[in-house]
Amino acid sequence: MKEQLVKFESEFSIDCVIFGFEAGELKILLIERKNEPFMDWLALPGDLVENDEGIEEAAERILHQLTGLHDVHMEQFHTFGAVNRHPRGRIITVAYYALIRIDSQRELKAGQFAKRALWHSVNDLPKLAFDHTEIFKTGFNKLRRRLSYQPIAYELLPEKFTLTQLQQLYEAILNKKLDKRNFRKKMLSYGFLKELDEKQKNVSFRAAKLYKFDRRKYSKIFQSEMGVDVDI
Amino acid sequence: MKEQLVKFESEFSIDCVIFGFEAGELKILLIERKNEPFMDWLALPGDLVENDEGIEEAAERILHQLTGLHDVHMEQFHTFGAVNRHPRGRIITVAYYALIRIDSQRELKAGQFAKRALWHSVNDLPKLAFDHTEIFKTGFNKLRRRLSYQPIAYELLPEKFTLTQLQQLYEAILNKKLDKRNFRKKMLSYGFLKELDEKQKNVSFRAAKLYKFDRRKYSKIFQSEMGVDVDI
DNA sequence: GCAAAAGTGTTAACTTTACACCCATGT
DNA sequence: ACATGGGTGTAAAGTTAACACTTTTGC
Repeated sequence: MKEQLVKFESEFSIDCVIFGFEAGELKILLIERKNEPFMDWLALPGDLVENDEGIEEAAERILHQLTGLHDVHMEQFHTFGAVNRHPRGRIITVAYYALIRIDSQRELKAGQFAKRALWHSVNDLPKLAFDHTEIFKTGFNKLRRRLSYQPIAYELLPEKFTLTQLQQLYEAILNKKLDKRNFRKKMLSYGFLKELDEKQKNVSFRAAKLYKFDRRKYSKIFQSEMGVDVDI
Repeated sequence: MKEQLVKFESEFSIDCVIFGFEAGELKILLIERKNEPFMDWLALPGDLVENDEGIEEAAERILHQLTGLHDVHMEQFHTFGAVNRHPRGRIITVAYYALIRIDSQRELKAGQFAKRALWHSVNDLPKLAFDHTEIFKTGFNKLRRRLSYQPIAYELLPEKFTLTQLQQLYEAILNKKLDKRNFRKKMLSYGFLKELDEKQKNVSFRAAKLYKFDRRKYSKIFQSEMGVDVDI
């Protein structure tokens, strides 16, 4: 390694695939760029990493700037470093995904690079700026894989939810229909869903029971269970 | 994003966890550093990424410099970007792992940063330079996870191998004993092991049948099967 | 009363686990 | 002949998959 490193220009960035679930649809948070290159295109939210900033920290900052949210679980999934991925120079980008509850009350802030921020369904995305379409696809695939061995979906739902909502979310992510009875049996068998003494309101049909996640039980189950990890 | 990017100094690097299997033990390829910082420490092989070089390309270059090998399957697994991970400045590093067949004929080249390169068992690693111990652990865990849903282990074995060797390799990676009959049944059921008309030689006990991987069948099975991927 | 979604069990198929002995070879 | 690892099958347990009707509620 070069042993004389002076001051560096920042040349890496973070891009975020921020998933949300609304109206039965899986969505991601996009910005509409206000500058060249790719002016007016839709893009993933992202920014350069500051010199005194860790990369997780940078990812959290970007998410916070857009949504006002803190302490959201983010997961790094891939780093993209093709030589010409960015027209303005050599920038490699570390991509993260996050799962958040969409709160229609909360206003989205566009941030410095954007005209506006918006939730967009994952199903009819236009071509995105830079290599962001590829980044999105990679992130979506990681999310799918992860969901099939770890039931992380609850991070996308409101605090109280019905089993049907949970199932619709799984179906939206995995892109296939699931059997209602088998799905419920399995989810309940994990033991981290807590049935509430409360039902859906304002529906024009039989109201469903509401559930919430018991995070304590959840982490107990899914830390020991997945615990194949080395620690030497 | 900063819209005026001039010429950049390189500030990202690649580090590689290169796995091999020899004498019933899982090993990784390490270098002994010849310069400060961490002179004489063991470290993962790595280098800065050149300005006109993609990151996969850089990873392949590093592996090639050490082993003389080309066209080895490498997999990016995580990017490490803590502010102070490198004493000489802000360097983020993209980590890859590779699985290779150890060939005791082939000489290892140390490369420019190293006194020498060596294979070291994963079981009694000393503390490594920089954050390389953490990088190694992360990579080893990814390998384990991956192996439990995709039988990638054959990349570590010689072309012809016995089922016992394959099992020992699984046991070394997963760090647990497996049942011989169940293991064989399962591996053979995949259908990508081809039995050869040949046996082990020079052993002082009953010689075992040799097998080889049928890569065609392997990729057919494990590309359609895992094929939950989106392509929009 | 009807439209819409909630809620509920059983069976068959398949997968995983547990388990022990004889066989072939070299010395 | 003995030591070493090679090679083999079956039964029980657990998991997943397929499948259809009754209940509740609002309109």
